[in-house]
Amino acid sequence: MTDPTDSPVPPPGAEITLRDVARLAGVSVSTASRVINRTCGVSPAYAAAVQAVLERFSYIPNNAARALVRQKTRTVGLVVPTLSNPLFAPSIAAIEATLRDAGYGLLVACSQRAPERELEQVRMMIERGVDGMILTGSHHLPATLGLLASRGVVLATQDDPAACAGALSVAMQDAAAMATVIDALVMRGHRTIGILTGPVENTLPIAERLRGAIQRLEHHGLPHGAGHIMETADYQAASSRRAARTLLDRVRGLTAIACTGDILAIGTIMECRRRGLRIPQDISIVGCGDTVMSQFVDPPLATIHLPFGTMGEQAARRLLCVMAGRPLPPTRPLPFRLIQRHTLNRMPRVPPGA
Amino acid sequence: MTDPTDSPVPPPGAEITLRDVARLAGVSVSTASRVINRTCGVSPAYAAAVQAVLERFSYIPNNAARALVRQKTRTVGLVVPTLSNPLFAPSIAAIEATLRDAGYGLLVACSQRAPERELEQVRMMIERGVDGMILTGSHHLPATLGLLASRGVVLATQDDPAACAGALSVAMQDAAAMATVIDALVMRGHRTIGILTGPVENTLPIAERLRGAIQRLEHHGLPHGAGHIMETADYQAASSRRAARTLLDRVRGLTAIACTGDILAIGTIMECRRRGLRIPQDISIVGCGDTVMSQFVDPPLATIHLPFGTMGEQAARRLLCVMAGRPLPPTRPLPFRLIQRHTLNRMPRVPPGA
DNA sequence: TATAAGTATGAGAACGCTTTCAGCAACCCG
DNA sequence: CGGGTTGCTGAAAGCGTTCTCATACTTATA
Repeated sequence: MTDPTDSPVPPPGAEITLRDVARLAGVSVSTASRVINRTCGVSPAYAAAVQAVLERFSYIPNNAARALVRQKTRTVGLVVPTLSNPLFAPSIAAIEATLRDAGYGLLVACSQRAPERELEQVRMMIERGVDGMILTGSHHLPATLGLLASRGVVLATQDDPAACAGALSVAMQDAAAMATVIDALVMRGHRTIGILTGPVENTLPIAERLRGAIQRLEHHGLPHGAGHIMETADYQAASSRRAARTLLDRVRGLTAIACTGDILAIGTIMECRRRGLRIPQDISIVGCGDTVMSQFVDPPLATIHLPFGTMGEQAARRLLCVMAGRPLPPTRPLPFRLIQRHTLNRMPRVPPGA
Repeated sequence: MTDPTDSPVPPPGAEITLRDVARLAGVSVSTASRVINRTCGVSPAYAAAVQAVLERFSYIPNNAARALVRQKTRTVGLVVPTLSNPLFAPSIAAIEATLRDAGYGLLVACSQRAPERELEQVRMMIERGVDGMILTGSHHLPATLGLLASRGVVLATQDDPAACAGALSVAMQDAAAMATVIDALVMRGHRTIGILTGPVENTLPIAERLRGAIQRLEHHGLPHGAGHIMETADYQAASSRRAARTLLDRVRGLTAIACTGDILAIGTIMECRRRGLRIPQDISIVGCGDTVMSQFVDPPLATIHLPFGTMGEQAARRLLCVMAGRPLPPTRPLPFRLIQRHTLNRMPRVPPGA
């Protein structure tokens, strides 16, 4: 009690540790720990004393020490292909919110669509002891998956239509979404429909969207050959404009263009405008994704709303379930719906090309 | 050497620890540690042996244990006001890339513009032992700053024109940017210029932009009273359209509208279109920010490019400097420039309102 | 009143790593 | 050839927690 190191106030620079708390409250470290973790069996008097010290010094537990003994960090890792493109922004936001509500921290990295980089980042995250990981997309190195499995890290994937992780995989109904676009056009009388798609290779969701569109055109007995389909080189506005031009030149009597992405649709709108085609009187244009941009284009773009926020939330929620040992709720397909803005109309009586 | 626990291969479920590595390589834990950390003074033979085991079992160090003794986690925290809005996406991407290159992990959270929430998240990050933090914006609770300071966490702020953290604060030249917009319009002959701004309260950058615009109008001896300025209720497209309508109704002979944000400019374009005003022949519209949207609007929006990516990168870079004890490079103002797209033109001879 | 059962408490080991310190060669110089 | 220097190595002490176990103290039961 007369120990000179036994000062009532901890030195200002150093952080207050559990031992300090215990000493200040006049209990043992074990008891202090029990109060913090709400483990039963602490007398009210001691509990109150510890609680008071906790608040007075705003004690923050050291997660590293905790992690060391518990082998859990209450942190999960997320790797997305890109951060600068706003596509995944709602998904990231939802994941962050869901995890935060559950007391988890979120470590974020960006793979720039390079699986090797993704592996490196997964290593980094395992090093930091993540309890779970969310991977985005469908292109992962076997080594990545193996590493995760060997370290006992729970893995969830999002936006991977191939569903490599089984029950913990949540993806859009990309094919069905584009089938809905085709149906909406056919229902409005369109018979000559062009398809504009982004680069299909290495992006399964886009490939799925294309597949869904083609299949549905076939189902309706409409032309769906290579002549009616145009693939852009990338997602720049200029490329999609160029592709739209080719498509409009190539297919006579085109009254509608279905695009597998909103940016492509925006490029198409621009090109149609340039040609003096009125939208939607002369030609209908439908996108897919409902990204922020689509409501700001002129005219506002009809598109399929894909619930990226819900996707992220579900991925996080299911991950939390598994980490907590709770049973997984049944998988339900992510809903999507057609947003009727101003670029979708009945087929004109006289096709502009005729 | 005949100890039964001394198996050459670690049990499959458990992770391989430094002790395992040492045992497998036939050296002490200290030596193995020295090899991993490239501390000098290990004989080549031993170094090679350890290296081999490291690779063979793909050893990943446990950062929690490391953090415990080093008091450093090589992780930094980032709090942004919003993730779903793509505004900060380039900044986050740049921060992530910069930190990753330096071997740092990034913990992300979103305050939803609520300072109390920000405090809570800073607590969470301190708990996880971040070495540094990047806070966004200018509204922080004193408790937040105090907490960070008392725990010795290095703090950098971004997008805070009030520069509360001194040398570690990197912000845009918002006022100067809008002054440039006014200059560009004046130089093209415009004399009756309207200003459309977002809600000024609680968003210092927007307030700064407005201030810059007003000051510059005054400098040129042009009208800059409340009648020429319109503040929207929020950042929805509909609100900015409504505000643009009021402004156009109120000010006769308006030939240009300067907006403190791109979304506002987009709403203005829509409203002008609806009235049959030709852009840019009848009216010029200039935005600020150069967000992804602005290049996809029709006509493509003239705006000020604000380097959000650079801002994030600089914040991260400066933070790294301080954490590494390196001297800070001199602060240089973030560059900005006018992007001349299609909505900026000379003043029409006959103003459309006349 | 003595014993069993139960409850609150604290001592101390462990978690996986870094780092100080001491030990032990081998070497150089006088 | 001895004492000092140098360079590599391993033992061991923490880092801040959690958690098991043993201990002391209550209370209920015989």
